Amino acid sequence: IKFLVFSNFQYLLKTVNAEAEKLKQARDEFVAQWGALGTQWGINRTMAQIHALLMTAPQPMTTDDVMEDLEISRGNAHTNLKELVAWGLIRVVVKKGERREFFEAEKDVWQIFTIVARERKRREIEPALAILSKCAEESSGIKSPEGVAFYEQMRALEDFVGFASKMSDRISSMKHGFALQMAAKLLG
Amino acid sequence: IKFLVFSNFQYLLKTVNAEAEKLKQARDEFVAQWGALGTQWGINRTMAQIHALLMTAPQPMTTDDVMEDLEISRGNAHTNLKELVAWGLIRVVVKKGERREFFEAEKDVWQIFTIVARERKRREIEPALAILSKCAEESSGIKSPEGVAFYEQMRALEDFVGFASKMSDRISSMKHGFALQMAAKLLG
DNA sequence: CCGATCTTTCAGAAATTTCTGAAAGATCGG
DNA sequence: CCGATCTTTCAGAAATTTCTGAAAGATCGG
Repeated sequence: IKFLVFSNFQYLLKTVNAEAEKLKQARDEFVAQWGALGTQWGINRTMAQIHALLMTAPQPMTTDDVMEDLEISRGNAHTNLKELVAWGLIRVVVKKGERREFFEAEKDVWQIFTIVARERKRREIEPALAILSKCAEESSGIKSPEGVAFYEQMRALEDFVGFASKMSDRISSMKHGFALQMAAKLLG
Repeated sequence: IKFLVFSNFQYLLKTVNAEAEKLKQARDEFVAQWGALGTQWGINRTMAQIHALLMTAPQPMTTDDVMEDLEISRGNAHTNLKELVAWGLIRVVVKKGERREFFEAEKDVWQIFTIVARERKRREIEPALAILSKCAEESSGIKSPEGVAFYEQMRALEDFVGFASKMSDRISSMKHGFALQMAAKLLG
């Protein structure tokens, strides 16, 4: 009986280790791939990787943890952590009895979505609107057919982008549940 | 009387020239700024500039026209024109009696939007979904609390991204008018 | 105030992306 | 088939972005 218990215990240990290994692999893959994807999104690779790492971290992590895990320099880790904090995708956590800062990711998908939507709007929609309305204004008095066509093209773009901007605000300000309901209607 | 007519004619010429000048300036600004914006969108500057140029061109343009206007090399112009054609944002136009290819932009804002949405989905949403479902699957059997948390996080992200993907399809496949109607409801 | 520990900054290096210009390839009329 | 004209490709250059590692700065307990 002693032997059996021992053997079972060993088996359990093995299983646990194998599972831990599998999890580590899956997580590493997620971090690496998410980082690669970041470049497509116009976000830098490291920033996306850190975000992925923290989103799947069971505990808040320090700058050194991140450095070690992703094998990146302190400067790089620091800059991107702060950038993520600025976006609002991660938070600084202070632990009592600890001098170091810990970082923790926002894990709620709806929150993540609204943050990314807000940031994209700021970087992509708003500057576009500014350009369009300026160009529309500058060309508004021109009488030649080309001038009128240009003015109208600017206006059409401006209207559309402005409209997209409003939509984005509306959707972002919804509660998760409501957005889903809305969508169900739209998809149903 | 002769003098007056002549004088009026001169005045008219001046006005027309001044207007043409103003239009040229507005258009140049649009092209330059739109290009700068392109980088934010993860599209290269030249591609965005060419698109802006063609969107505001009264006539289809040749590769040489584009080269001259934007002061870029033939290779650069060619590559980006073809890329825009691949996206579907511009079309090749053949003129009878002309060997050269002319390019013409899609000017309908709703069309532009659906094309960009489709491309973004392909580059941003679909790879994300692939990663998420792979990682979810790989971690589905793991029993440890960390494993379960990881699996659930992957699933939550997968569901959300999948949902966004479906929404994007739905909206893109709407007719312009219907989308507007829909939006009016949402915004009203 | 001092040393220890942690955070921040930034000049130059490395990596990545984009562009040039020339050469090769395609297609046309004659 | 030939020369003229236009398109395509691509190696290396240039521009841009990202990263490193070290130095400077901040904050704490004692």
